[in-house]
Amino acid sequence: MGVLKYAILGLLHQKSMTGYEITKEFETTLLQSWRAKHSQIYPKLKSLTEKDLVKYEVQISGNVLEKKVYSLTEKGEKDFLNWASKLDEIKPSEKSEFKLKLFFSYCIKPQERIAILKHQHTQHSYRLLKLKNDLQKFSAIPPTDKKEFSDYLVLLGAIMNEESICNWLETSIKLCKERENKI
Amino acid sequence: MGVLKYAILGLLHQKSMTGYEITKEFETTLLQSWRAKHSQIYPKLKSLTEKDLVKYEVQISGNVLEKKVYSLTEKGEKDFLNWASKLDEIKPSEKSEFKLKLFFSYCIKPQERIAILKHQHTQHSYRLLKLKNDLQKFSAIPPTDKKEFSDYLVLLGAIMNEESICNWLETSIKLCKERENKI
DNA sequence: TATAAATATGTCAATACTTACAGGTTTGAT
DNA sequence: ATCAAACCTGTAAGTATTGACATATTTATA
Repeated sequence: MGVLKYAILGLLHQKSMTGYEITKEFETTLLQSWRAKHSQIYPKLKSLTEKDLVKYEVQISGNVLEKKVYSLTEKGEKDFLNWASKLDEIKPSEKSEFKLKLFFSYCIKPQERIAILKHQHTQHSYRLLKLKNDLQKFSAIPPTDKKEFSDYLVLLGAIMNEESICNWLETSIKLCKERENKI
Repeated sequence: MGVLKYAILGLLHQKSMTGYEITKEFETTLLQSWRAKHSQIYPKLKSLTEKDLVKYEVQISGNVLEKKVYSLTEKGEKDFLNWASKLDEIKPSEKSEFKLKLFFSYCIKPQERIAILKHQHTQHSYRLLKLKNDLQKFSAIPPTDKKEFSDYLVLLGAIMNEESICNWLETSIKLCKERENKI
């Protein structure tokens, strides 16, 4: 796949950053689209440097601490922009442990199935609430040429996705209960 | 994670199967919930055998071809049923190369962004169509205690998910176009 | 001024997963 | 009888990913 590469190049296209700052971006702004731990990021920065897609300069922070501030090379920027405008085929539907469990749920007791459905619903409802709260931070829809507009679209996707999951779980619970009574 | 283990145990809980048949299940019935290639399945069957969660007998097919027909051990069944009724915490939102690309779409031309959104929409619309067609194979909602009811719920989830993606993409395209005109 | 939290950078072992390599048998159709 | 498609079982190399190990500095605060 090699998507991590483009996530990093994209971040460095915004501004020069240290590995630590890149890690923080994954924990905040990239949360809805990609994830990586620092143990994956540092080695990747090394290999991207070797491929001449990024470069770094060492900065001294405080008295001795050496920070490596990474930035894009020309080659790296080209590579990123090429990826950014490329049309992709969609991937097969995401793996989901919960869907697998539901697929096998005919093996467990009816009330157990309802319990796992409800447990999921509680959590997804809460996540939806938080996302809707994030949306309110936008006082208006940002102009399409601004970074914020992209953020807005991704957030919208996350919200609509969580809403559909909640609806699905509610429908499923209702179906289980309705039909349980008839037996 | 170790989800593949439970996918295999669950399949063998339905009936005894060869590695080849298990592979086929992943390509058909498990498509909406989990995926694995035979190159991952055969080694996993080996390790599950070593852990005494599954066992196999060799059957001769035709004249010489040896098939290994796997089945659950008692330990394997317990392990599976324990997993099947366990409540899980939800995972962080799925990684998505497309969402990442959209997140960085402020770097590309407006018409390029619209192009990648439309390209996604075409493909998801088609997938939705196929899923809705699958749903029509159910003449009625199956009884809750049947395997088919579990299948039905998973399919419903896939459809609602694709619908929400289509809606999101449509909304996004509309927002891009509307706001483009104003600039 | 002590100390905790945040900043900063890395490696290692283990698991997960993909793609390609590699081989053989059986069954159904022409 | 031949041939193709489906059946059947594996391995190997490389990439992706996680969680734990390992260490050190700087900054804010009590």
